[in-house]
Formats: sequence, structure tokens, C-alpha cells
Amino acid sequence: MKTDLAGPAPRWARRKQARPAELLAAALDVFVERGFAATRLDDIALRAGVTKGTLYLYYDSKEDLLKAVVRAGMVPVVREAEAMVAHFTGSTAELMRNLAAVWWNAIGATRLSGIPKLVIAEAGNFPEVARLYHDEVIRPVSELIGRLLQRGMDSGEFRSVDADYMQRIAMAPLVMLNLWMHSFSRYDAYALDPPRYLAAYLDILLAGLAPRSETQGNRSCR
Amino acid sequence: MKTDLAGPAPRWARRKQARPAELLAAALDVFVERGFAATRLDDIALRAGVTKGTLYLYYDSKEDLLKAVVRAGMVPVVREAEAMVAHFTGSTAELMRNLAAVWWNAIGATRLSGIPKLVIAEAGNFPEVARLYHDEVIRPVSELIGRLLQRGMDSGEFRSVDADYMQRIAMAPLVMLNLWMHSFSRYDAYALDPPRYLAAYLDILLAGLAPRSETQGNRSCR
Amino acid sequence: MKTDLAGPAPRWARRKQARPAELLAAALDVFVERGFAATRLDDIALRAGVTKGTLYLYYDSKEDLLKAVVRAGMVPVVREAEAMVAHFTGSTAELMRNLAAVWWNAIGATRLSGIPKLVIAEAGNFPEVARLYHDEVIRPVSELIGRLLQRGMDSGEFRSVDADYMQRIAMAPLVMLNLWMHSFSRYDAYALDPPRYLAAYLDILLAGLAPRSETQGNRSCR
Amino acid sequence: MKTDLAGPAPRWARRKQARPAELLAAALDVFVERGFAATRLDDIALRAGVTKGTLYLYYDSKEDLLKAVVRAGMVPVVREAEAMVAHFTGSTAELMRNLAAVWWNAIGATRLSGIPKLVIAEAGNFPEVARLYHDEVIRPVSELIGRLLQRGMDSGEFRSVDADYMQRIAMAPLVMLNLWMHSFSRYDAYALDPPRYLAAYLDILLAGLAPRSETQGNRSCR
DNA sequence: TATGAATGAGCGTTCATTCAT
DNA sequence: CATGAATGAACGCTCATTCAT
Repeated sequence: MKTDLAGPAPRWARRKQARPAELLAAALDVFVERGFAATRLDDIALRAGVTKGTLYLYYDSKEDLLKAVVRAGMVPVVREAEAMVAHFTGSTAELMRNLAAVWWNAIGATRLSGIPKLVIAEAGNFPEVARLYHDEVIRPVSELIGRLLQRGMDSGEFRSVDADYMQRIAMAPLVMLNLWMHSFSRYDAYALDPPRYLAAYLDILLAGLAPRSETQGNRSCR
Repeated sequence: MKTDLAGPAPRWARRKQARPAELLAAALDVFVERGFAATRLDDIALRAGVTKGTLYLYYDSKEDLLKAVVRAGMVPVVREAEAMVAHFTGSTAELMRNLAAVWWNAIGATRLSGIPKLVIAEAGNFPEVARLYHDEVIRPVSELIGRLLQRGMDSGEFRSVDADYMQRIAMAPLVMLNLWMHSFSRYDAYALDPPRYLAAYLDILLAGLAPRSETQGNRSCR
Repeated sequence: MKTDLAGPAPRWARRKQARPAELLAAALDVFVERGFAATRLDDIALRAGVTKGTLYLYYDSKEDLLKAVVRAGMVPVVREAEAMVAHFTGSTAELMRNLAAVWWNAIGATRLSGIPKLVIAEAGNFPEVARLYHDEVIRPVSELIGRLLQRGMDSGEFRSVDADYMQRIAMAPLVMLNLWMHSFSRYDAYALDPPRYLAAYLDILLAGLAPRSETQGNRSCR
Repeated sequence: MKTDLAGPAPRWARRKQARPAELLAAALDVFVERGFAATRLDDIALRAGVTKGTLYLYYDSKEDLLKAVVRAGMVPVVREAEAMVAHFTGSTAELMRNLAAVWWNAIGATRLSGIPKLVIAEAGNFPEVARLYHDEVIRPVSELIGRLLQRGMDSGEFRSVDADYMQRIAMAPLVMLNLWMHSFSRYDAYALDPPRYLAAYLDILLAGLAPRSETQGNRSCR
């Protein structure tokens, strides 16, 4: 799965058209490494192989750059996820497993995984970033997951739950994995094992959604 | 349930002893509102009703203030949770429900709920803050929840799960609720309903931990 | 030879009367160690075993403290030198040797040796300090040395020189020794040997003052 | 004789290349006037016709600026003195008179004369400044004067003296003249006449170095 | 007399943003 | 398009001075 953010700027590809993507790639790197406030535009320019002034030819301000990074990085992945769901024909549980894998490959294992931390940290200071991220990323994904849960309930695969809120609960561990990787996991002692984390996640999520046997309550389903 | 952070500094209580707590309360407020980097020491001082220099009579630096805020805010709550678990005698599920309620009352519904966002945002820039929060908050809580899961499994109340990682999954939605409240929930349109969120959370968590019926697979627990 | 500046404050001597001298001793130490600007009143107070506020019971300001240190440290030594000269009966050359020794014992080898550097560095910023030091220290000493040179010329011991300016030249190496000890000599590699320095100084000074050729009359040395 | 430090920055010469020298000239002026600690970067910038931030485009810190001022100001003069000595063919006494004149024209009569006071005052607080000044200025000059004395002794022009220490004694009155000009001479009442001072200096220095007549030593005149 | 908490003005340094070239 | 020198507004931290106790 590809994103619009270029990889480490290849020197030979300095076409004018490629410039913005190169800048965004550099900006993403540094924003994720240092956080928004601690990032100097000089660092971004240095990593992109340009000078600070050049950034202003493409983006109006540091905040504008942040918004571009968020949008260019996340929206394509959202689109892709939506396309995947639209064409999937298997069981809902299978679909959720696939989605988790896609999410891991497209975001979790890439530099994009740093975006949620960035956005959460700055949402309070930059309403436009909050709105952008919510409307372009969170809302579509929420609706996607909400529809998925509904699909599972409709088919009898899942028991009846509060779909609107359950999708939030379902997303939380995935987001937290990203946050952890870009906060505590930076220190070796606090690192965790993502596959094992994801396995535990899918285990309890699907178990929790599975219909209870008719004759048994939750507590007594033993 | 109370915290160690005092309310808005009463003018008449300028006792030396009360000062540090007043400063921490003000610092917490502003840090949570603005984030660490965007917070000016002048703002904290203003809110505490003192001048900037006074802060340095009690704390060595802005980072030191952050560490004090985190420690003074969270450690007592952790202790309280540990005490509660140690004396509880009911079912593990009930204990988990109680813990969620305690957590909500002591943290979620107070200004302390802003600390996780602060720490996650700054953990990368301030290793000491990361270490402090992990060792004094995350680790004890993780172990607490891990023991809880083990207790449930031992008693047959819960099915067998990867306790170490499952506690991370179990904590994630609670942390995410805090993060949400201090990022997107600031904008009315994106607010959510905490009780409903917590209900959905406990619903799926306990359902997911409940033993499956012996004769039936996950899908077919009917 | 004693000064008015007390040694390391003896705890048992905390008579009110002794306080000002203790403060001055502490102030001299720290001023000499760090320079005027880099010295914090807190450091002086700490060394004197009092608190910062106490300093203001005895001295109006940091500059006032500096003036007191300079006056209390140097004036007694000047008086002593004047007394010594007044009672001396030997040759002028011998008197100058004695004066150099007295100067070394009373100033060069004590903490007072740091005062010239202090005064020279701050004279431009504090006219009162400049005036004080010049009128109470430099002028008396200049006149003393000038009279000495005149005495030597009158007696035929010295050749005829520009007494007024020669006393400045004569003082320069002694002052420079003090300055060196409190600047470069702080670094071992740049230290020098004071006795050897003083020997070379007296050697050339007295040789330079001695009457020239044999055929020229040397009234007192024939 | 010129120095590398430009005069009052001409507005029309805002070439990038000229900037550093303009900044150093301004810095030298203000450092000498106020001393290092009392100098505000704003003052230097104002005098150079730039803003404070501009200083940091060329120098890393206030201390770095001090080092640059010292190096750029003194090293060329040292080189010049060394070149002059290397090519001189007259008598050693004549050479010393010439050196004193060169020193006066290149340093004593220029703003550079303020540097020794600066360095002596700050050597204790800034080891790097001390080392720089000692290794790049004091040591070369000391060696130069030491060789000169040796040359005079070898040729029989001078009597035998402790060359290593005598060069220190010989330099002291010149340094002291600089210090005086930038401390007490600021106040008219305490000003002195440099030519007369230098005449007295050369008078006694050369007289003191001259060989004694065989029959009458200085020492035997008691 | 002595304390020490509090002040408030000040300074070195940083960095997003601008603009002449 | 691109540069990079310059700006100027901040902000963290310091410390001489004050004053209620």
C-alpha cells in the first residue's frame, strides 16, 4: 500500500512536481520524531534538502504544513480501507481481521503511525487540524466500522451491541498501539510486541462480539 | 474522591505550605489546556496568583514542574486503586466494574484526565517524564490489571487469555477516553457521552473475557 | 599584618559587632572568585552563614557592599605602609625592598590580592568605586612612592627621573602580579612563581634607578 | 596600522561578507565600554545597526562573540609585531623602542586597548577565553620579548638577567597603561599622559637592562 | 536583628516568518 | 523557483531588592 508521502528524497527526482511530496515526507519525519512544537522548520528544510524559505513557497505556515502532512498521509489510507470493505465478500469477522492487517501494514508499520499522536497533542491548539482529522479520518473510519458492526449484527455473526459507541471501543486499542510506539516504545525497556498485541486485540474483540448462547448469560457461558 | 491538587488558589491561604500544591494545580490546568510546549510559565504563575519568579522557588525548571504535576496527580490515584483491589472480596467482574468507576471519578471526571495526553505528547522529548510515568503509573496499573485477569482466570470466571497483553488492550479504551476528552471533545460537535462509552466498554470487555461454552466455538456460541 | 576582613566566620563569634566584618570577608571571597557581576548575593550570604536579607541590614546594595569590601580591605594596608615609610631610616633601596615584601605579605599573598582586578573591571561601571579606590588607595600609594623616589634622588642614591610617572611604572609590575594571579594563574599551566617574579622586578627597578657611569657623582655612594 | 575590526558600520555596506567584521567592531566597542557581563546583546546589535537575532547568525553565543572579538582584534597585531622583529636589523634597544611605538599605535591608541581589561576580568569565568588569549597573544609576545632580551644579552647590549621573568616585568607597564586608560582614565581627573608614561617606561627599562660599569654594581651601592 | 518568601525587571537565546536578490 | 540573510516577538530563567513576620 502506498501513500502520497515520498520516501527518503531521491536526489535524482528533483522534478518540481515532486517537491511538495518531498517536503511533506520530510515534515512528517521530523514532526513525528520531535512533535509539532519542538520541530524547527529549519530541520524540515534540511531533511528535504532545501532551505527554509522554500517551504513557504508551498505552504503558508507551520500549521498549514501540519495539515498537509495529516491530510496527505491519512486520507489515502482511509480511501483504501473503504474500497477494501466495499469489495469484501467474506465473513465480517474475517473482514475485521483483514482490516486490522491492512491498518498495520499501511499505518502501524510506517511513519504514518506517528500522526495520531501529533494530532491528539495539537488538536486543542489547532481547531482546523482537529476538524480536518476528525472529518477526513475519524468520521469516515468510524462510519466504516459502525457499518461493519451492523453488518455483523444483521447477519447474526455478532450479538447486539451499541454499534456507535462500540466502534470507538474497537478502535481504541489500535490507536493506543500507535501512540505507545511513538511515546514509550522509544525507550527499549518499554517496547512491546505488535503482533502479539494485535492477536490479543482481535481475540477479545471478536470474542466479545460473538453472540452468547441462548441458554446462557454472559457470566454463565462456561 | 479527591486529588492532591488544590483548587483555584485562595488568596488568603498564602501559607508557604500550601504554595506548592497551588502551583501544581495551576500548572496542571494550563499544561492540560495548552500542552507543555505552548504553556508559558507566566500563564501558570498568573493562574496561581504569583509571579514567574515564584515558580522557581519551588521547581527547578519547566520540565521539573511537569514531572511534579504528573507525580503529584497520578501516584495517589494509583495507590488508591491498589488499596481498593487489595480489599475487594466480590467477583472479578464486579471488581473491574468498580475499578472503572473509581477511575472515572478520580481521573476521568477531574482535571487529572489531561495528564495522559500531556505525557504521551512529551514522552519522546523528556525521557525522565516517560520513565516517571511508566514506572510510577503505567507499570503498577498494568500489574494490577494483570493480576486481576489472572484472578478471573484462576477462578474460572474468565477464559484463558494472554494476560500480559490483554491488560494493555483492556486499558486502551479508558486511556483513549481521556485523550478524546482533551482533544476532540473540546469541540462540541465531537463530544461523546462518557457513561455510554464506559457501558459499551465494560460490555464488550467482560463479554470477551467470559468463558465460551464448552461445546461451541466462538462463532457458534448459540 | 592583619586586615579588617575576618577569616572564615567562626561560629562562636556571632556577636552583632562582628557581623559586618564577617559579611565583608564572605563578600571579598566571592567577589574575588567570581567577579562582581557573576557574584550572587545569595552566595555571599551563604558563605557568611546568613540569609540574603541580612546583607541589606548592613549594606544598601551590591555596589555598596563592593565599596565596603574595597575600603575595609585596602585602606588599613595603605595606612600601614605609610607608617612603615615614616619610621624607616635605612637606604631608599632597602626601603623599597621592604615595601615590596610588606606588600606581598599583606596583599599579594592574601585574598586582598583580588581587589585590584575587581576594581579595574568595575571602575568603568561604578564611578564611586573608581573614585574611592583612587582617592583612598592609588593616590596615597602614588604619593608615597613618589616621595620615596624623590628621597632617593635627593640623596644621590637614584639618578634623576620623572618621579611622578616613574612611580606609576614602578607600581605596574606589582599590580600586574595580582591581576595575573587572579586571572591566568587560576589555570595551572599559566601559573608563575611570585618570589622569582618579585626578584626580577626589584632587580631591574633598582638597576634602572641607579646612577649611571662611574664618572658621574653618586653622592651617597662613594 | 590597521586592525581587522571595521569602524562604525556604514549603512550602505551591508554585504554579507562585511557583516561579521561590523558585528565584531560593535561588540568590541560595547564590551570595552561596559564589560562583558554588563553588555547586553541588544546594545551590540543596536550599535551594529542590526537586531539581536542577527548576531546569532554569525556567533553561537555571547561568549563566542567575546572570543571572536579577542582573536580578531589581537592576533593580527601579534603577527605584525613578530614580522617587524624578524626583519629588524638595528640595535636591540632601538628595536624595543620601535616595538613600544608599534604597540602604542596598533593597540594603545585604538579600541583594541580595551581587550586586556576584558580578558583579565573574564579569564576566571571563561577558561576558553583565558586559553585563547594566553596561547594566541600572551605566549607569542612573551616569547618574542624573551628572544629580544636574549638577543640583547648575547650582543652585550644588555646585562645578564632572568629573561623569562624579566619579559613579564617588561610587559607589565604597557598592559597597565591599557588597563588604566579603560578604568580610571575614563574620569578626567585621573587621566594620564601616555607619551610621558611611555618615555618614563623606556627610560627605566633600558637603563635597568644596560650593563653596569665594571667597578660599580648597583648591588654594591649600599 | 534576622528571615525567606515574593517580586519584577531584565537578558540570552530561539525560531517562524518575510523579502530582496 | 529558490535562497538565506534578517527580523522581531517570545519565553525560560536569573537575581538584586523588598517587606511582612
